Amino acid sequence: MHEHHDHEHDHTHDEIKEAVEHLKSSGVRITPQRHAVLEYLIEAEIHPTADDIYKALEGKFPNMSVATVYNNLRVFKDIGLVKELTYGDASSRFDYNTTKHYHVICESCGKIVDFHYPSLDEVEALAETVTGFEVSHHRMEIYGTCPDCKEKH
Amino acid sequence: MHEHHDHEHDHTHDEIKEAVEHLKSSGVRITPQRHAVLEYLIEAEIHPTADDIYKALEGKFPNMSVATVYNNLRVFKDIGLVKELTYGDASSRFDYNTTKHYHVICESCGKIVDFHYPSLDEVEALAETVTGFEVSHHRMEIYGTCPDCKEKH
DNA sequence: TTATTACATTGTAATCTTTATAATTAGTTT
DNA sequence: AAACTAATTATAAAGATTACAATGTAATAA
Ligand SMILES: [Mn+2]
Ligand SMILES: [Mn+2]
Ligand SMILES: [Zn+2]
Ligand SMILES: [Zn+2]
Repeated sequence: MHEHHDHEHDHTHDEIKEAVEHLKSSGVRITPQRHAVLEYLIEAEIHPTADDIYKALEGKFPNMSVATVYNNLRVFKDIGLVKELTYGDASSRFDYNTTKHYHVICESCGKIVDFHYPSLDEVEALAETVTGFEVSHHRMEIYGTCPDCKEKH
Repeated sequence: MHEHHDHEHDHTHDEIKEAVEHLKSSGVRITPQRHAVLEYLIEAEIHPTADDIYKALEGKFPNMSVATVYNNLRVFKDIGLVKELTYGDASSRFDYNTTKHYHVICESCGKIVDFHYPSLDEVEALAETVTGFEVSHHRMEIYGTCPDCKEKH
């Protein structure tokens, strides 16, 4: 487990550098708060909410405003660094944008797991011909019960 | 256009009766407000928000509370009469539950159009084997620009 | 029919997430 | 270092939904 984490940390190090370059080349300033939000997003495996991020960083930045988190998430979204995942009642979740993938969501504990599957191009194509829309993208999620929650009945 | 509407009204008449039976057999009382919300949902073609319904009925029920609309929508949802469609920032939309179908959404004007396509069972099956989840259902929507909005550039 | 009971509606307050605003702070460029 | 501009902060405001308590009404029993 430790090894796993260390290995991941090495990996994210590159991703952070890459993301910072992306920000710089988009004319976005690198501030300590912004860097921390970005870093947390890249290292997090939980598809965090804005409040998750806010709480995770309040130790390091006791004066940081929740508006800063939202502002930065919007900036990251605008330049394509992160994707916003919106669900029913609860708050949005944010996903650092690596490769395209879908999500499987546990209805019992709320866990969100990545799920790789070829893009549903046929569905998009048919929708175009049937509805006359010019299709730009689609969204799909799968809901169910995760292994942990199945065990606990 | 008139003929079209009259024809549809005949059709919805049966659906309303059917839905009322469903409510009765579920032990849910039929009140005038509840009936009006149900009727509006069945006749509406726009996947209305709670506020759409509230506004549409305020002529007939000047004293109706917005809480009543929400309460009834919850009741309808609980017994499976309607489905709640949740999108990002905006408010939920409600769909009278006829047959299973997907939706195509215009990113320009917000229009939501029904789209019939065979259920993505293969995707669900693969998700089960890959993630170990017990899958219950999925959701999919397609986004793009509707014909009307394409015309207006 | 009347009384009882449980459910539904109403009006309003509260909650929760997200955005707007204005003042202050801090990167960046010259 | 000075000037310029963007980012942060604190707080207020907005918008959607839910909670709550009082009142009203449909269903059922007496
Ligand atoms: Mn993901
Ligand atoms: Mn529909
Ligand atoms: Zn779970
Ligand atoms: Zn449109």
